[in-house]
Parts: sequence; structure tokens; C-alpha cells
Amino acid sequence: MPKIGRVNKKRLVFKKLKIQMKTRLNSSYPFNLDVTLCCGQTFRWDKRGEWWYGIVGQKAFKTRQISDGLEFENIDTDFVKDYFGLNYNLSKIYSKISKDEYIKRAVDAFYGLRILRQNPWECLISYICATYKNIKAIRQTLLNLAKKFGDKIRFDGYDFYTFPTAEKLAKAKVEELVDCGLGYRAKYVAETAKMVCKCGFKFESLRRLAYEKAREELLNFPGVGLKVADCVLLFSLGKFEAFPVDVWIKRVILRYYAKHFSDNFIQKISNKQSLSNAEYEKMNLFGRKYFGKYAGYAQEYLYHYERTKS
DNA sequence: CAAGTGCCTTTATC
DNA sequence: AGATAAAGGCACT
Repeated sequence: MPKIGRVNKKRLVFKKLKIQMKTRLNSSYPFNLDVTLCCGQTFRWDKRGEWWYGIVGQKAFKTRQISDGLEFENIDTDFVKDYFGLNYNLSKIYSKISKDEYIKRAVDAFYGLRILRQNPWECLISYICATYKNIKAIRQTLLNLAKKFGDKIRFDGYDFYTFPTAEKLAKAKVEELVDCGLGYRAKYVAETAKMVCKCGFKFESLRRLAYEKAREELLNFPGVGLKVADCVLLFSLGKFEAFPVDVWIKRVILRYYAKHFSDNFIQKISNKQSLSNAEYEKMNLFGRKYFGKYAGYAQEYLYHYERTKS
């Protein structure tokens, strides 16, 4: 094939992808782009002017919400619907999780927040890096990681960096990872990346497993405890019954749901900062039983509400 | 501005 | 089993 022909073909494809598209949002399927990207479930989005810029896979794209429509460029409609969870009937989910006045208030406050379907590999590494860090620091760490080990791509006049592959991170030196701001988590990331490469781990296979089984699998990775596993299951593998319990959810439980536990238990967990696995499981199980199969949705609303209230 | 506290916790050890 | 400590470093007060 002559070289000229190939170049022309590439250019044609590129042009086609750049075409701006719009998805009309149905009113029974509420959506709020800003809240969805700001609530702390994802760390690599940036708002520049009207547009949100994101990187997924090897591509950067941008999107914005205009009343009843979601506009996007450099990405296809099917991906957008899948990634932003637009195919789920959010109103129905609300009716299932709205068990009391408090959760109703949280839902009202962030009406249209959707759980994303992120890439499981990126999600796993992100949450290993996120342990015991604040969100700003998590963002910075993940940017450092992408700058050092990802590919630079250019879109719309800006530079972006793809999320590093498992192969790339498996080859990284622990010191290089430390330099990205990972601290003691560096060895967990290095080990996890090696394990994923070595056994050719297929994250998508976890989708077919029941929540408990899928969680057990994730717990095999170093740096992954119950909380991280629950986050990965919820934010990337469609396990909406997962109910991650972090310090904020613990506070919510102490303040608003204490009556669902024994006085003894409440006393115990309010007097110390970290949770044992047994204590975690108790609160996790409460969340799943009380809110039902979309407990993870309830969790995200409660989490964001508690964090932003003050 | 210094110093203290807290962060979407996990792991190691006793 | 259950308690306790240690582990980057940044952000916020």
C-alpha cells in the first residue's frame, strides 16, 4: 500500500471522530454531569471553561451538558452512554434507595449524580493510591503517575496523559513510583501490576461473579482491603450492591443510622479511627441490607453529602 | 506562619 | 480474634 494512501485514510478517520455529537437526555433518566464528575468517584477529569476533559483508554475527549442534552467530541455515543451509566433508570434507583428522610435529602441535593463505569484496571490502581489520602493529593499522584508512565496525547490544544498500562507499571522501579508521590503504596502498585501481567488477569471476568466472590478475587492484590475492593466493584464492575465504608460513611452511620446497631458497637467504633475487618463488614452488611441492591448509589450520595455539607 | 490534624486504609505484629 | 502501630506527604486550619 502506498504511503500517501495510508496517511489520507488516517486523516479521514481522525476527522470523523472529531465530529461533535449530542445525546438527548430523557427526563425520567436524570443526569447531572458536574456532580457526577465532582463527587469523588473519579480523579482524572478537568473542567476547562464549559467543557469537561477526560482521558479514557488511548483517547482524550470532551463533554458538556446543556439542559436536556449531553454534547461530546472525539468519542462515540455508545461509549458515552456506557461510561456515564445513562442506560440505567435513575428514578427507579432513587425509589429503591430512598428509605428515610436523610438519604432523601442527599438524593435531592445531588439529583442526577450517576455512578460511572470506569476502567477496572485504572480504578484498582487509583484506589490503591487513594488509601489514606485526600482527593486533591490523589489527583496529583495519579497525574504524576500518568505523566511518568503514560503516553502523551494532544487534544484540543491541551496535553493529556493516558493511564499507564499494567505492563508499564510492572516494569517500573519502586523508587520511581515513590517519586510520583505514592509513598508506602508504591510497592503495592508494583506488586499488583506484576500480578495482573503474570496471570493475564481479566477484570471483566469478575462481572460474571457474585459480589462476594468478585470481592474475594480483588482482595488477593496487595494494597487492596475491603474498602478498596468495594470501590473497584462499584465504580468499575457494575456491582451496585457494594457499599464502601470509609471515614465519612462511618460518620454518617454514627450520626444518622446508629439505632441500627448495638450501643456497644457504636461506642466501640466512635472511640477509634480505624476499623477492623469485622467492624467494616458489619457496616457494609447494614448498608446492603438496608438500602438494597443499589446500596452503592446510596453510599455515594451519603458520602458526597456528608463531605460537602459543612 | 508553624504546628497539628486528617485524609474515600492496609498491613504487620503482638 | 482483636488491639495497636506504622506508613508518604499533602491539604487544610
